[in-house]
Amino acid sequence: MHTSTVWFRRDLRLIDNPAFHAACASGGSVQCVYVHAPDEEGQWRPGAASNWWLHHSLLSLDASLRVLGGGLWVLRGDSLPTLQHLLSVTGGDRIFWNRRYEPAVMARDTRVKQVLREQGIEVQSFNAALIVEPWQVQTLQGNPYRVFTPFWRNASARVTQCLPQALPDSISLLASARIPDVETHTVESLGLLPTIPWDQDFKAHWQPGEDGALAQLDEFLDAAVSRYSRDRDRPDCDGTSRLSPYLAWGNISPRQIVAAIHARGADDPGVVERAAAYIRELGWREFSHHLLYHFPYTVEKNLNAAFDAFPWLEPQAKLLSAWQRGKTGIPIVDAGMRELWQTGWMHNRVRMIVASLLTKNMRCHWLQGARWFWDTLVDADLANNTQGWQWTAGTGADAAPYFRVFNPVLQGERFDPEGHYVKRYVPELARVPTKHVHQPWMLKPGEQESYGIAGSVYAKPLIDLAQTRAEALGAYQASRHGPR
DNA sequence: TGAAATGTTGGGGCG
DNA sequence: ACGCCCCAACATTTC
Repeated sequence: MHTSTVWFRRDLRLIDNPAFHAACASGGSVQCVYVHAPDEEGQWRPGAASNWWLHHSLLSLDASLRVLGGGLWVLRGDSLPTLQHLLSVTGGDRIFWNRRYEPAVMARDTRVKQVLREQGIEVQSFNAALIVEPWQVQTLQGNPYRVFTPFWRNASARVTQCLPQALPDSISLLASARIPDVETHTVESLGLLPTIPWDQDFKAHWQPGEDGALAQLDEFLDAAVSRYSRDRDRPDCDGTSRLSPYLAWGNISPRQIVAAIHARGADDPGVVERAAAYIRELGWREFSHHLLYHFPYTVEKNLNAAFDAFPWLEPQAKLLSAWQRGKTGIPIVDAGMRELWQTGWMHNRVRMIVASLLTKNMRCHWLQGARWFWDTLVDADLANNTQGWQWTAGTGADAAPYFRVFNPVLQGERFDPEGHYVKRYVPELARVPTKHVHQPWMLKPGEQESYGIAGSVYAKPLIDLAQTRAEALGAYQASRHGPR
């Protein structure tokens, strides 16, 4: 009687989970394990918000496994020796997992795979996270893509082939048990939750785990998907999928999402067409993983080396912390940063606006922003985060040119025209009339007084948009032409 | 998946 | 009727 081990990582679901499916299909009993080894992810170990999501996802996975007669084996320690010990104790001779694409994790997985195979253990890895794995598409010259449009022209052909696996027919799970000579762990004992209760709003906004993912997908398909192309840029509307953290943790797969859209299309053919703009966003996620795999150095270095000479400024601690905590005095920027701090998530349009402010007006290195997002986002994903920041900073693939500086006032007026989003997260502005809600500093002093913002940072922002924009463009010019 | 500066055009008021 | 100016509305260029 075989025992097959499934090593769960960022694939915390049971449906359309190829490693779990293969283990169930291989006969014998299935042992589901999570090994907590954050050090192995180096600089990019999960941050505080991610750990919150991870905690609840693990609980949810454990509960689902218990319903099926098993449970999640929770271990802690270096992955290789921990897995070796587990397999030796339980007599397991095959192990399955789903692939990850972060450079540090790939290096670890390669080594784990090699050593276990040398010991005679059957090891198989699978694709659970992507529609197109990074090596499955290339340019006609045989190179990786650096531009989104040709990448997606090629890769999107596979969208129609998305066939997620259902829950396996036959599941025979090993209940989790104490392992000799190993410290006992539960999800709780991993210490993933905050010690001070800053996660109140997180609980109100999110239900981490597979059940939550499926519920969120249903909600998206019932409502926002049909108006996605119109509302996705509107942070004042509930116009996005809000599936990003579920994707980041593998509570759901992109294949499942695409298949669900096509399934709805059987009843309502318009849905597929209206969802095209959303599927394109999934394409950006695929593109990010393609870039991360082929250019792993981009997690800390510019993809475009021409920017290596760019004169980023060392941020003043006060200004950086004002940006982080939403106290710059620029309404839509502060609203976004507070949304992030309070809920672990930020609307994508607003992410671009706050990132433009940091990298262009404040002229901070994009890594400063990437690290903050990494710690505070529940959907922190190394591929998306790296790509997103390099794109906005102008240092990345197919990037916004450096001189494309977002004006937060115009962006606010265009995408939050009534100021509802700004007022939700910046209550100081509650009484400011719509006309001035995105530039309250333009109100006359008497008006600032009567609307309750006199003497506040909203009467005099920490950043002069016009001046810093001009300075940033000057620095860009100077670095392009080199020192004289 | 910009914004601002600069250039062009065309309608309307006016002498 | 005509030229002139103003300026909104676009279009193009530049950063």
